[in-house]
This record gives sequence, C-alpha cells and structure tokens, in this order.
Amino acid sequence: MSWTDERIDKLKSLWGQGHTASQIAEELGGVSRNAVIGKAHRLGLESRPSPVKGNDTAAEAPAAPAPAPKEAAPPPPAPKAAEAPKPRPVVAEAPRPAPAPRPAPIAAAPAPAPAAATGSDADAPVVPSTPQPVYRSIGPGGFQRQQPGEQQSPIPPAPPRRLVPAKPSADMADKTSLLELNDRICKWPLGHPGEPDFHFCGVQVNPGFPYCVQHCGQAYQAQMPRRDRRPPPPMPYGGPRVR
DNA sequence: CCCTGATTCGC
DNA sequence: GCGAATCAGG
Repeated sequence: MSWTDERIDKLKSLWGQGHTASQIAEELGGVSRNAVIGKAHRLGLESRPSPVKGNDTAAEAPAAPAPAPKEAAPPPPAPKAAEAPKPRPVVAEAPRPAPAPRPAPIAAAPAPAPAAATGSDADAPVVPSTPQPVYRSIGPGGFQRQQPGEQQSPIPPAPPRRLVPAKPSADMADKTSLLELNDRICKWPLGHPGEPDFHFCGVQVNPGFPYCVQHCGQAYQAQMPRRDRRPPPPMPYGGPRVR
C-alpha cells in the first residue's frame, strides 16, 4: 500500500483525533502501526501524549494531562477496536456533541421536585462552598474548552430529571422525539434529556452519518490542536454537500 | 506480558 | 520516502 493523498488525509485526521497508531493502522489497512508512526513523523504530525516520552525535566506541568493510554477516553472517544472492519470511511462513532452550552456544572443531582416546578431547573438552591465562576474559552468548533485542571467532560450528560411522554403537548408536535429516530434523520440532540422540549434535529442525514450535514460539521472536527486551521482541512465525511 | 509512541537505519 | 526493528515508558 502506498500513501495516497486520501490515506494521508485520513492519517492526519485520525492522528489529530487522538487515535492510536494501531487504530489508525487498522483503519487504514495494509500498513503497520510502525508505518503509521513513521509516516506521521515524516509528515510533521507530532507527539501526542506519548507514554514513553517523559515530560520536561525540572518543572512538571501543574495539571499533567495524564496519558492514560488504555481505555481512557481522550477528547474524542475512540471505541476500542474489536469490531467488524468498517469499509466506510467513517470517523469512529460520534463524539459526544455539545448541543447547548451549559455554563453551570451540576454540582449535585437536583431534586426532582415533582410538585410545582417553581423555577424549573433555574433555581439552584445548593450553595457550593466556592461559587467561583468557571471561565471557559470557546474552541473554533464552538465546543467548550476545559481548564487544565478540569477532569470532567465539558458537556455533562445532563441527568434526566423526569420522564416525559414522547409528545405530550402541541408544541412538541413538530419536534422529533426519540421514538422517531431512524437512520435517515439527524439524531443531533437539541436541549437536554428530560426537559420538556428535548428533541432531535430530525432533518435528513448526511448520507452515511447519524447527523445532517450541518451537525456533522460540529460532530466531526478535524484536528484542532495543530496551529493552522485556516485551510479548511478536508472533512472526514467528505464535506458539506447539499442534497 | 500487554500496550503505547519515538527513533534508527537499511532499503 | 518507507517501515521493520528496536528502544523505552506505562
């Protein structure tokens, strides 16, 4: 196998997404993990958290990123292999999208309060000992960046607070509910599970992907970490096509 | 042992 | 340029 532009592209993409060399090699096929590493280096792609590369001498990073190579999930959750070979040039499974910015992390599970929801979830009676606001920068794709010390995903799963019927009210009539999902409509969540207006995007998908073209653009971000983002890197899913 | 990425070096 | 062999840390 030779390094065609396509394969190089894929290598760059996957490498930037934090896939291991082995995973990339398997995905590309016909190459060994050594080949992938070698190529990555020749391309100038470089050193993601490497287990062997000790960090700098002397001053260690205050909040070390913790390599954790095994199953630990770097930003893009890469499902471990052990799967049927994927013929399609698909990009792993959808990383957890960031449907709505949620500036206030949920300290403790808010009580369901089944009675009269006064301020719904707006009221946060729990007074954390340190109510320091958390400032987060917004990445190029619109995602929230983590602070160096932050451990949790910037997009907490938003625990369901109550169960709602699929379509309880008229204003949900045209919203796509969970029960209506199929592989032809965009599954991008809008709102949060458990909230009354939680629904899914529902427009036609980008063929071969779980989301529409627009949300694919959010879900599948080409490598951010590298400095230059200017020349829009070829989207893993083939780029926006209006259909 | 397994895994990882880095590096070397013959091709 | 390529990648197997090797190195070295987790």
